[in-house]
Amino acid sequence: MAEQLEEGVIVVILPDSGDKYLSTELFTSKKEKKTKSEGLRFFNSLTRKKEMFQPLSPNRTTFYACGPTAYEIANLGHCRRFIVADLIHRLLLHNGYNVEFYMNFTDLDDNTISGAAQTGKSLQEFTAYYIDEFMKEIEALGVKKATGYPRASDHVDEMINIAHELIHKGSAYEQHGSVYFDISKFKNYGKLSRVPLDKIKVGMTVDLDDYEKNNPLDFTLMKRSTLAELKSGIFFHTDRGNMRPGWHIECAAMTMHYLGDTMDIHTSGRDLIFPHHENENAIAESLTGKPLARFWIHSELLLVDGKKMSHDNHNVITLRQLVEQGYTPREIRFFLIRNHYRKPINFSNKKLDTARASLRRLDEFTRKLQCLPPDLPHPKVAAYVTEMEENFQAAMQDDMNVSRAFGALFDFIKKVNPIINAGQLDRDQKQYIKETLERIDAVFHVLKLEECPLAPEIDKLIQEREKARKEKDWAKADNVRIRLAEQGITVMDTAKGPVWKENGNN
RNA sequence: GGCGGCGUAGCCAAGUGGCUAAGGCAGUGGUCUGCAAAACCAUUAUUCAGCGGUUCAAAUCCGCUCGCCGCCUCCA
Repeated sequence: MAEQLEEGVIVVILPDSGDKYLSTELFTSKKEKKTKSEGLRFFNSLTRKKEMFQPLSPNRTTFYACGPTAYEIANLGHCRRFIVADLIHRLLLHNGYNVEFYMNFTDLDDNTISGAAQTGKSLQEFTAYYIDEFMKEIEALGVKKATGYPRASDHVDEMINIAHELIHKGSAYEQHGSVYFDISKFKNYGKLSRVPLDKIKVGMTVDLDDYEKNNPLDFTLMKRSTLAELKSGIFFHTDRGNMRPGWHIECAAMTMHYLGDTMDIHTSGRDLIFPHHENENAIAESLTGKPLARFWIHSELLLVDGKKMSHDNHNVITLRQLVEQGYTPREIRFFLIRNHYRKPINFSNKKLDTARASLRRLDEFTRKLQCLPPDLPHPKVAAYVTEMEENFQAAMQDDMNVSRAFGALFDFIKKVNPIINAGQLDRDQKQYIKETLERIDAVFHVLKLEECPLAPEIDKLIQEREKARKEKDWAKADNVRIRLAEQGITVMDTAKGPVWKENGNN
């Protein structure tokens, strides 16, 4: 009630001295809602807190994403990781950072070697196919190109050097032709994953028969080449025999090669925190004395019926399968991007259909914005646009709160739809809205913002139908509509004239 | 067993101490329309897994219980 008063005095009688109320909102003027833009904040897995993001170097932001192993076709789990990495990449660019972004391909490991052996192809030939396919899938999903896509097999010399240097530093040891990392020599071991090493189920975790480690938790840096590997030429000479690198050292070597000792952001799936990222960091930090990354950003998993999508669970769905079912990559991107990256997504076709319907609402809006003729100006539109962009920016800067950001977009559409329907947008306002949506879509990359398609022969048919409709020649009008439908065109009559769309062009 | 995460409407989901608990999908009602399709508008949670506690005030903080998921192995 006090809020409603313009002026006057309110006397409040409290049973006690009332001190404890003084700091409450009852006695303070209403604070402004937190819309102020505070800069980018990310949840850092290392500290388990949201932190302000500032790159180490003011004119260079270094960013790395663990890429796929080149022995299978991309599944939706991969796609989610790529898209989260893409969202971070685009958000950094949108906020004015000069980003150097690398994503690797693991083309030299147990899976690729055995895959090549099974198909009778050379390792190079085998992995090249999958790398090529991955690149096509990424492009279809609208993932912005990285600065580079290094392959593990191109950096083996550096891995050998790292292993040797770690032996010299006493952080690693050689045993029966393999090199292992000695975790007892690295006091920060466990800082990222916070796995309590003394309580780990050691007996269950490592196949001790395959290794000759001093401590079961030590991990392999370089693996002694097997007879089969020697026969197929997959081995590398070192002064301690023929070996090949293990997975953890590959990522460490590549990130340091391209991005230096400490990068700004390292991202991947959260299931890789232990042991992969822990080990990657242990290698790098033992070598340089500096942490491998300042920010670790981990995306949550993609589930199917509540279980992680993986080969073990026999529930893998590939991007390709969904495209064959008629979903467009853009719809799949929208489905994967609209959930917060730190929440699991439980996949189902029904949820994909829901995403498709939701995307349709965005598409209807942009289509009408582009294709209906300009009209009179509306006084409040500029304010709505500003409000939307501010809300979008604040939401995305807050650890990529995509739900809130899309909420801002839908709120805006709800306000502007009636304005469009009433024909109250002039040319400049349309242009202003379009430019704002383009800035937002530089981050999401899901909207359809291309110019209203010019198709004279279709427009001609539509004119013909309009003429028939004016003359109330319904048979002729319907006939034209059927002819358009045969060309895959659906006509929608609105109060401001007809709008058409190409079927299936989503 | 250890460590970590999650549980908000029919479904998805934001909100993490104090304004009417965002938004989307589905449903329902309506508007527009020659018809059709689409669209547009309105509407849908006295309550946030359950119980107990802290507080003037709890979805939000604390404790316990229940349910689900991940990692600790291959897979990624």
